Amino acid sequence: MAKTSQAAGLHRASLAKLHDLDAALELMYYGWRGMTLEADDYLAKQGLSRPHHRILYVVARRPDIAIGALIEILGISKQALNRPLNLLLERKLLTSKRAPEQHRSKLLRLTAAGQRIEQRASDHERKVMRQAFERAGASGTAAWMAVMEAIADNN
Amino acid sequence: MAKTSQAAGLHRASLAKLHDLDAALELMYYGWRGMTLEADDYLAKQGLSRPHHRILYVVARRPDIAIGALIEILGISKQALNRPLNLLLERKLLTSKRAPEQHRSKLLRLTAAGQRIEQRASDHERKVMRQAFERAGASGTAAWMAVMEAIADNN
DNA sequence: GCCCTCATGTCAACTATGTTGACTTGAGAA
DNA sequence: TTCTCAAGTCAACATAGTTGACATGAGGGC
Repeated sequence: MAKTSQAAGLHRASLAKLHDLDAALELMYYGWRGMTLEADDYLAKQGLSRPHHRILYVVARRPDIAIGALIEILGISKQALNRPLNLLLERKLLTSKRAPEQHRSKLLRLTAAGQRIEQRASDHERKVMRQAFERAGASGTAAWMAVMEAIADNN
Repeated sequence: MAKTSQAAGLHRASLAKLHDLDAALELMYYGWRGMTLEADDYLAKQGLSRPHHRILYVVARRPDIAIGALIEILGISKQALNRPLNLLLERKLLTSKRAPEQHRSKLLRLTAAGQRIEQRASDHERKVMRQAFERAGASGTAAWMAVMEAIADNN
């Protein structure tokens, strides 16, 4: 969990471009870095990290989600989910309860504390995006979204 | 190393949007995924992965780079660099030789085989970007770049 | 020649995030 | 009662990173 925000590799390296699209590859890399850097710092201060945030993010947007559905969305195994999920339950950032009729599955929900942390972490990321979109204007933002959708839906 | 390209979590999850910028956060996540998916599959078939590709990518663009400079650019410790770098040397995808006058540092260079693998892996990524840019046109591409630069340079 | 610095290399111990496989538990349904 | 299914748990492993400590080998200063 990066303490060393000033450490090497955090400035964008200036590499010769072998292909005209190399700049785009590097922008994807450094863009992800730029968006997540402050959020990860905040999470580290809470003793949490990106996998915890991903869980909180999804549960915030799918209250009463079952564990199996969460595994599906996150794309990890239940064993990999186990540790971070239990930590969030122990910390009382999440609650789990049996469904009223469907007792086979457990339903997850954020507590007030969990909502606060999820919101603050995501706010760091949204702040970065908001500033970039403000500079780009509405049409630039729409263009960015269109390009990103094409990239995301490639597979 | 993801074999299961059809596995869970690889389709974009449809989550309720709590904030208007949530779509942007998810596009960054799935965008990175979409760009790297095929390249990572290709690399896995070669017995390599993302860190190896990052080394090959940088050395391709900075022939005769010293180890210390590589560490700087990658932003990892020399101990972390050690394993993937030695694998690439053993596989003869990289060569290292002493500098003619500055014997203290070793200079890294890609072999022909290393160049081929670097190029093919990066080609998978560039292909995704090219297709997205073709749909967006020149002005959409420029707008995307401007937004990504603002995000990347946030820190 | 002797020592200091500096780049590199290596060993150990640790953390975090993921994997597969095997097994248990507990609730509902046939 | 038995079968199924969601969830939980344990072990072993792989990968990618961290710090700390120490070794090696080349140049430079004196």
